[in-house]
Amino acid sequence: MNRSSQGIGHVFRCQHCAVRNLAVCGAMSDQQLRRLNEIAHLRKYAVGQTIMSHEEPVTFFANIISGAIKLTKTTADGRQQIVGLLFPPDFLGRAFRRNNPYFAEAASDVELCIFPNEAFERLVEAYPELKQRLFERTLDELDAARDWMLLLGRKTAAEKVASFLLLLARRSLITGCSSGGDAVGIEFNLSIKRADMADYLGLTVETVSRQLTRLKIAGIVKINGTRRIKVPVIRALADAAGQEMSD
Amino acid sequence: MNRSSQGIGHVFRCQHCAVRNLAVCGAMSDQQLRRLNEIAHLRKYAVGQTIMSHEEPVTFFANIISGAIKLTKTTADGRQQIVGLLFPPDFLGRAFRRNNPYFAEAASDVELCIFPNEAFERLVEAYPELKQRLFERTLDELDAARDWMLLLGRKTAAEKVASFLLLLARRSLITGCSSGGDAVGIEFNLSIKRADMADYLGLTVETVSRQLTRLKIAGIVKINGTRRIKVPVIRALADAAGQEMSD
DNA sequence: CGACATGTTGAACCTCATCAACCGACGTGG
DNA sequence: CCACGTCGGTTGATGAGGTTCAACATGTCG
Repeated sequence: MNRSSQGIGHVFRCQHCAVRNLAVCGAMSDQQLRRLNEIAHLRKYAVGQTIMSHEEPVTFFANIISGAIKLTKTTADGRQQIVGLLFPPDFLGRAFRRNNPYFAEAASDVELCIFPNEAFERLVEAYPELKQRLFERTLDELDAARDWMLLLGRKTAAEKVASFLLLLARRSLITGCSSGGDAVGIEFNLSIKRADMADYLGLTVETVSRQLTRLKIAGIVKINGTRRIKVPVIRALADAAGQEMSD
Repeated sequence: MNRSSQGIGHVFRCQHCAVRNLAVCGAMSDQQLRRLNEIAHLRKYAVGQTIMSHEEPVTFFANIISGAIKLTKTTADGRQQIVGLLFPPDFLGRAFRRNNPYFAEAASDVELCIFPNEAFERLVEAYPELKQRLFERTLDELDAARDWMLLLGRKTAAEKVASFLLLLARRSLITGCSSGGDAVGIEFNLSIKRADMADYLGLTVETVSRQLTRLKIAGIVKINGTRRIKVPVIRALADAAGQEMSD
């Protein structure tokens, strides 16, 4: 089965939601949360599945419960760029926009908390706090996009890869409870494949792979298998992300 | 004199403002416009002047009346990327954000319609339409930033320069009353210098210059002096930019 | 185990950055 | 008025960083 869908209701309560206080729902009262709960349902997508497409109308908004979603844009001749990479507790959807210029695909297996269009938009109009929260999310996304513009336009391949790992490392500190301070270092999973990293960084898979081994050889990261990353000293990674690496 | 400042009041009325119905003010009633008018004043900046900096708190919002403003980010070792290029009737400022991670500089001589922080934010809270308008602006900026990510990450130098000219060409159709249909072609001024184009496109000035002459030789654009551009056939420029017209 | 996707490594090539010289426009001071 | 420096822009020569193409290695899942 590729896609599963289930109501939330008794099965799932926002109060127990893993991403509740980080997500857009964070600002809402219990009363409002109950309303939100009523219109929501869970849905799973397998890696590679299309979640939204610019070719068909978007019918829902969603909170990401687990997994990663990539938003992409593509040139006429097929070159692809990831313009947004969404992790829990990010929000998927464009309030106040009928069109959707992006293509959203599951970059890993994904669980979403789905809100159907009309019902959600009624809630947005009813609850200014929710609207405000969406606004702030959009501002965050804008800041992130502009950070990435600096990376895409001006950073070297080595800096790009380091920056991406740094992004994941920092993110893992926020989302998962941190396993300790700087002493232990940070460990996390690369939830996406090399090809996606390349599309996010404006590189090729080969270059990504080479830069990863360079970082490994330099001792800045340890790589277990292909997906498990450990960063002993965040500071070293941050240096590699910001300026030219000394060979 | 580097900076001039004057009240608006009798001198300047929103009703006569060149950018009024395109700007954020467009959604507002006469009554609301009067309130906005009361808190606004004009200010001019010469090319090269700093308008906002991440080093000092931002004290105002502004509509751009004329000229161009570049928002930039810079790496530790001085590489610069323009992450936003603002023309009339764009809006400058970050509602609901105390910090300002960008550096805003006049890319040409600029006229701004300034709204002091507190007064403007009171109006935003009082007039939901205004807040809504700001939200939509932010969504537009996000879309623009993501378009640019595709350009920065995946387009060739030739496509980048063509895309930029196309952007200006389309913009000139919206802002200035178009001088005619496709028959005549489009003519406009490059309001910024080559170095700024390079910083916007993630290139060097030399590459920008070379690609411009390539476009000139190919007959896709005519260049008069260094700043005056004429595009006989938009379609040809769009092809060179590597995108379909419809978008 | 076999098959297919994912990831790594090597070698040749090419686009674009770098360095340098030059041009024209402009403003300033002698 | 011209000499001079500065700034913006163009053009040329050269080389490095990253892509491309190809082969191989490692997973991963039936």
